[in-house]
Amino acid sequence: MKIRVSIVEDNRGTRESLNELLDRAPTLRCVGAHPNGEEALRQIPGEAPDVVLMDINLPQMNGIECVARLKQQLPKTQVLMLTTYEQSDLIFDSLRKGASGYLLKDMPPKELVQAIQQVHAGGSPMSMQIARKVVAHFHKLPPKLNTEHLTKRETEILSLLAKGFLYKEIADQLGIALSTVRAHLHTVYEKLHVQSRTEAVVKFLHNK
Amino acid sequence: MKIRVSIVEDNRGTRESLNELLDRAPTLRCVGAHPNGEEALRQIPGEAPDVVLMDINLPQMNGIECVARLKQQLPKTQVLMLTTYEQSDLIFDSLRKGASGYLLKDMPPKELVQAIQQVHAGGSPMSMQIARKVVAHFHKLPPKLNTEHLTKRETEILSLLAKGFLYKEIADQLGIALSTVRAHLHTVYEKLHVQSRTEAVVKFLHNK
DNA sequence: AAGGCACTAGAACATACGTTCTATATCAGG
DNA sequence: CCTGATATAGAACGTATGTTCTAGTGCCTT
Repeated sequence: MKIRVSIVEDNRGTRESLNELLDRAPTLRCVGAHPNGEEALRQIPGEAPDVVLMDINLPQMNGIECVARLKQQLPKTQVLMLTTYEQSDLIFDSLRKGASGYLLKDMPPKELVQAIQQVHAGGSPMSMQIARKVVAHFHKLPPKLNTEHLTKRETEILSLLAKGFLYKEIADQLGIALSTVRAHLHTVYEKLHVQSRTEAVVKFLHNK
Repeated sequence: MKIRVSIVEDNRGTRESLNELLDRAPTLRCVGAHPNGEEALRQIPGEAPDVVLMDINLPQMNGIECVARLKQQLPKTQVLMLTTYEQSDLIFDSLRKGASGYLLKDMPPKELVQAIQQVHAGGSPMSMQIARKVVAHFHKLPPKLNTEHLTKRETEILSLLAKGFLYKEIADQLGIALSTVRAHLHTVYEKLHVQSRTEAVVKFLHNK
């Protein structure tokens, strides 16, 4: 059984050369090629592809929006995003909307075919530069979280606060007085250099 | 110039076979091998490795903690985590602490050597199963964000709210009355099914 | 023309939040 | 044993937040 692949790419030259490339691969079969997101959304459900190659840069509806809608209709279809390096900041949006892999357009044909097979097998092929960005995204998170100076109890109360509980509810859950909750949070606010519940929660959620 | 590699791995057999494997590769040189995190932290700074292979499962101090400390001392050193599939949930913690790649232990020797070269070149090698987990992590995020029903103005006000501004400050910034801000937020709270500023902010930050 | 919706606004009221004080109990460490 | 840090708590006070009303303005659609 060949893997059924559909293409969404606005540039005609690129689209046709992708088409040829796919059909030359013995394990693949190109079942469709679309110049924009609107047509893709109409046609692709009928093509029943296993994998969709999606250009991130489309004329009207962009590739990310297109992925989102496509995955709603066909959750099992795997989507591979194609992009240039300059646009690679859109990785995270695409992944959130349901893309399974992310490749640079200048990828060698052989590797592209491999990547399609990989994604069909449940993997998540990523170009080296893309993987680096993803990893960097995780590195960013800890700009030395200030929460280190917080005591156990303070952290506990702060985390309840961040779940939206009222002071009173926190007091009840922990079996302490309302005034105690106020006292703890007062010191928490001092330590975090904030002066309201919301600011504290924002900091807490950002650095968790 | 050979790439200098150091190993942290508690199992003696694994450690020694890794050591041999690395030294057989013409482009690599193994400059150290450590059975636990404590010794690794003492010795590695003197070895000046380019890349550290770190077992995630160490006797006392675990591999993640070890990465965190190591990266504090040697931010330029790249760390590759080694793990079994069962432990792969620890990916995110490791990446957050500064690991640059994440490999399964059953990886073929040749690919391991390639991965070391890749990470030294600034890439982020990940085993296919690991990459899948990372992508799945992003897929999780959008449990249908309710913010779709919010109008432009409501979204605008909500985002200011999430930055910690007071109602009054929001009103001033937008040049509208305090009561108008209250009115908008009242409908926002209804639409998001929350009844307080904090809950709204939490939802907003989570679904952004 | 009429109705719906987004945006605006004011008033009155209740409750949640945050500050400032003071005060006690416990515990680890010098 | 004294000290500092932590956890606890009460009182009093002012401000922020949220609810419930009512109501005018534009804009879009039917």
